[in-house]
Amino acid sequence: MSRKSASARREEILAATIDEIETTGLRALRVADVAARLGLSPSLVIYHFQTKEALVAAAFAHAGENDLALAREIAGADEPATERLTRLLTWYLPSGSTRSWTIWMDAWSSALFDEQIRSTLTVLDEEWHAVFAGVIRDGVQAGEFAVDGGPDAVGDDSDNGDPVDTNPDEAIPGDAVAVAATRILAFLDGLSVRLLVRGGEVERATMIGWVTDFADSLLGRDEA
Amino acid sequence: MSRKSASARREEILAATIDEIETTGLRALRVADVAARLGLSPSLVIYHFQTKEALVAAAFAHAGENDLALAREIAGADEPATERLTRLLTWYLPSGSTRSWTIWMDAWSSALFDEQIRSTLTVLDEEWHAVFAGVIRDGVQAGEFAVDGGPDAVGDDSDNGDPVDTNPDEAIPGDAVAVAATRILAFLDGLSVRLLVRGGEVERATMIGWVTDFADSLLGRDEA
DNA sequence: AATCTTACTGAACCGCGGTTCAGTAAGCGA
DNA sequence: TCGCTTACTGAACCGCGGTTCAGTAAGATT
Repeated sequence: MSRKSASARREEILAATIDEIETTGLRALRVADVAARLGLSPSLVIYHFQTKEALVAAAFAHAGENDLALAREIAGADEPATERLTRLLTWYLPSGSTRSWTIWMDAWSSALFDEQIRSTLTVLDEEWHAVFAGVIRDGVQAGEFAVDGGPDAVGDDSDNGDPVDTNPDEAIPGDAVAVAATRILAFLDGLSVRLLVRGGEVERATMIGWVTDFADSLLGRDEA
Repeated sequence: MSRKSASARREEILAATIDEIETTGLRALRVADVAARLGLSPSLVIYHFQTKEALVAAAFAHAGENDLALAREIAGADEPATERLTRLLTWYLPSGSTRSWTIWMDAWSSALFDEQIRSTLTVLDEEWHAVFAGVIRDGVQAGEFAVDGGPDAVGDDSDNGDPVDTNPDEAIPGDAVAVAATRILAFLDGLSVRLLVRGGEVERATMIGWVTDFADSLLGRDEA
């Protein structure tokens, strides 16, 4: 019966929702279960979020910000960029521990038919991109990485309306750092899906090696 | 009122189900809609497949086999391996045309909590892997590619129980060809997700360039 | 033509679960 | 102490949609 402030309760409910999606999947998500997890009535959940749909959308955003906060912590550490990058790569891939991952499979499929969620994911992705790009840029300035515009665009040198972009934080091809970050993130996502869907077919440790190689080749560090 | 053989009707229904999932998403899939799409009664759908769940599982398998059939066609063409590989890469990435893609977002998220679907996806993935590995192996034998065991595993040279595997069709690290195929597939999946979820943030053509570069570096072809 | 199999329908069933709403009480300010 | 705001509940509502089932007729088989 303990009354809490609206914001505190909302946060509780969001956390419970994320846990629920994480363990049973979005498909099986019921507001009643979320409420039961906190010993509350289903009506309260609807009271704070007006609809289940809104609850889910908020939960995705909340989960995303949680992960980002940890990522920024790693990215902002007082260490050489090489090490920070490695730690980011390692932490990004799904493991038993920290980062919730299965929720993003649901988020992706939801985003395809829900404009709200799509834009949420877009924002989150841009922030992720900024985190990676920041570390890479640090490494370039420290002389750890050598990023050349190299073999970026292969076949589409024709119709790029704005060849140069002034803002280095956005995922615009043309900025070599940004491109490297995007490619690394894509590879990470692809590997993560495999890890989740195909179980232990390929060892997580092996995958970490693969991304590291990939990053090395993109960032001009000699492999092997 | 036209009666059809059970197998023909089943196939029709599966195709309709795939279309429906593709356009409205698994979340919103209703058996009534599938039936309506063919001008049939919902009961008939349940008559052929006993449950909606089974229908969806069958639809995933069917969609997967469709895509694979086309992939095998490309892979088996009478062309140099380099060209076949490029065409595979290009065709794999989601585009307006052929290959259905959004359905796989739903398939992935479903697989996380459905053993049946998970094993279906596992089988499909193994077949995809075999297709890519086959083309790569052709290229190696023809001298187009130079695959060395190179920088495969970076940090886990310690605990590989079975260092050598005899079957070259499986995704076992240790076989350099198989490893290359797995890495390429992972990158393709990651790029595809971005293309679908983030819309036209990065051009499809640009991504094709990225995968090509990646494949080139894995297959020992000099870039740029 | 008679019969048997089987694809197919219509209508009803029914449980599930999100949402509503009238009412309760906990905290807080005066 | 009174009263006002507001977090919170319980029960009922209700529409949606998967599934059931008894019945129909199309096509094959003889």
